[in-house]
Amino acid sequence: MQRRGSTAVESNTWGSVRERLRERGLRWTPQRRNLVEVLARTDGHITGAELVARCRVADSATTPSTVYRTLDVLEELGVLQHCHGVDGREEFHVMPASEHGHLFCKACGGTWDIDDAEASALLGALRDDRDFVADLSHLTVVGRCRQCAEVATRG
Amino acid sequence: MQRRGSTAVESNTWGSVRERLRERGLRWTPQRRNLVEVLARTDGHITGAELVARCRVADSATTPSTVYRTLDVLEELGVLQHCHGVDGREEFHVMPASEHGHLFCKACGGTWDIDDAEASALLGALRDDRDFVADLSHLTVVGRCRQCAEVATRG
DNA sequence: GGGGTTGATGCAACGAGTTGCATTTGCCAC
DNA sequence: GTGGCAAATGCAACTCGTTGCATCAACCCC
Repeated sequence: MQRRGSTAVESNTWGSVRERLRERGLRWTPQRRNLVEVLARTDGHITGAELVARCRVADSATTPSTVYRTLDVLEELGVLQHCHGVDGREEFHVMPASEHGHLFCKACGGTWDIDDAEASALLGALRDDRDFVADLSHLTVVGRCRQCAEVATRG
Repeated sequence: MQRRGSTAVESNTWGSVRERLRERGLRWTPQRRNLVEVLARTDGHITGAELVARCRVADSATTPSTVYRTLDVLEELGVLQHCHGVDGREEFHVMPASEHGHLFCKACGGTWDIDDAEASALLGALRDDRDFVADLSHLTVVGRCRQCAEVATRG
């Protein structure tokens, strides 16, 4: 994993969510506030179900549909991004410092970030050869990390 | 999309499924036979739900749990591979001629295959720099294809 | 501060996929 | 052909996430 979480920047961004919603004619509700507070305390990756659970701690009446709909809105605002983990479950990246993809080890379950520089080899090739503009934030590369590759001869 | 479906090879492979199950002490049941027949008629990618639906055509008593469990077994046998599409839904690749990844255009929904040669830039870099052995069959690159990139200035 | 517009909520039902468990049945040995 | 063991099935219940719709309430205007 790489470094994450510059609290000063994050608190500014979360504080501005309300205004950014209003600019678009959207509303600031207790439920949204609750979710944003949970997100502000969250570092890195988290699943939708886990977010629902954490919202319920502060407000036991939290319903999944509201949380997921709000997450959609927040993604449009750019304060988070979703992708699908290896098991197909939704995963949210809170306030990505920069666009990045992921490495997932199917043996140990570990994850690592891939940044633009590392991915540029593939992404550049696709752009040049295919005119395909890839979205790094949706990229998850599944495989085996060094340690797990050493342990297992195969399978 | 690239060329697919060499019927001679496929019929041999499907024909051998029964024996390959028996070799492992697994059983050949009417339900499995039904699923294998559906798969033998299937070209390329298909979702789990669609497979359940097609199995029900021949056998209306088909239950999802049996289909999904059999798909797991067939994946272990190597006659198919699953991955997760952009929406997180399961997708199965029937009898991949070779290991390949995918390109998905989030604008038009089109998909294209990426073969080993194309992916080698990224996969090779990950192997060299990180000792991470990537699994091409699980690689889906999301982005925008040439036509959709041209149409949209942004967003 | 009060009213109206319309965006947001909560509910209920749904779809995809998974899992535990009792029952069935394929397959091997005799 | 028969019996027994273990694999496979089907059911029911569950999780995660989505959607349609009636109701509620944030926000803007006066």
